[in-house]
Amino acid sequence: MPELPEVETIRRELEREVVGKKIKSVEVTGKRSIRRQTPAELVARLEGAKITAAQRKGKYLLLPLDTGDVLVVHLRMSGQLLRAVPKDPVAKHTHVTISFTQGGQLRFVDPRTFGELFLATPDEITSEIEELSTLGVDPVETPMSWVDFGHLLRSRKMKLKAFLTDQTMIAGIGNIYSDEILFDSGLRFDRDTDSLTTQEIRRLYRSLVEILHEAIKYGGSTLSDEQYVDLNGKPGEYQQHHQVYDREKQPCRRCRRHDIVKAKFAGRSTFYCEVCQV
DNA sequence: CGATCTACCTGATGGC
DNA sequence: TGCCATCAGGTAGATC
Repeated sequence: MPELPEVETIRRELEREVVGKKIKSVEVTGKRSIRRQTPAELVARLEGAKITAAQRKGKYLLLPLDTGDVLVVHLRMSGQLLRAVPKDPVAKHTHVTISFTQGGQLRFVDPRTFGELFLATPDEITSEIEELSTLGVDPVETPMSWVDFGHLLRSRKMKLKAFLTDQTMIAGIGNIYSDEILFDSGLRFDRDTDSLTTQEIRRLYRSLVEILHEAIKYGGSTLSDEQYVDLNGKPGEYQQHHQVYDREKQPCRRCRRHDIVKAKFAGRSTFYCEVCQV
């Protein structure tokens, strides 16, 4: 499922593939993907516009246009952005097709239809749209010192996994990477944020940054359902490096003595090693 | 305030 | 084989 590393992988490809291109036409075939304006309004505001940059904040993709609008894309769980040419067969669940005057298309495919596209002005993004304006710091885009991270961590008492996946605290971490970060730092998901020693805070922050960068290096994680693929339909490779996620009953790669345990936390699967994480 | 649950949705999988 | 239940996960909103 797309979290920060997957979205960043797509962002880098968008930077190469669509920045500088002019939108010739837009076709909206699945109405659930356009929720914040009418499809007709979105199409009207997109056609003729040129994409000037490809940015990311947390799990949001931001494509500023030369019209002053920003095309915002959130893939949620199963959304995909795919590069295509008009003659390519149309995949099931293709909801939006953007065609460029220079040739080529960008298609939005989303089986579970949780993902969305919408247009917003920079002002709306920074002050009006709740989820975007309250988004926390993006740890890859805007690195902070571990001391600042510690202040943030102690600012509210909550369980570590809830903290890591809270988008208003840190933007971009979801279920997979929170488990991997916690394993790497040797901390349990249910530790309280106010219980960490200085050394543990440092370790957690170092793991957080390292795991995200490693995952980006390998193009993100594609699980067995193959929901995440990049712009060219290619899966990521970081799942081969997962230490705990989706490894229930398999031996821990660090201690080699205990099997990875699967638990439920806040309604989500949580994987960890009972020996290596304290 | 925090913690937990549910809705949203489709496709894959497992049990009987 | 076929049918039904369950699970997956990001986020908002409801509830305790």
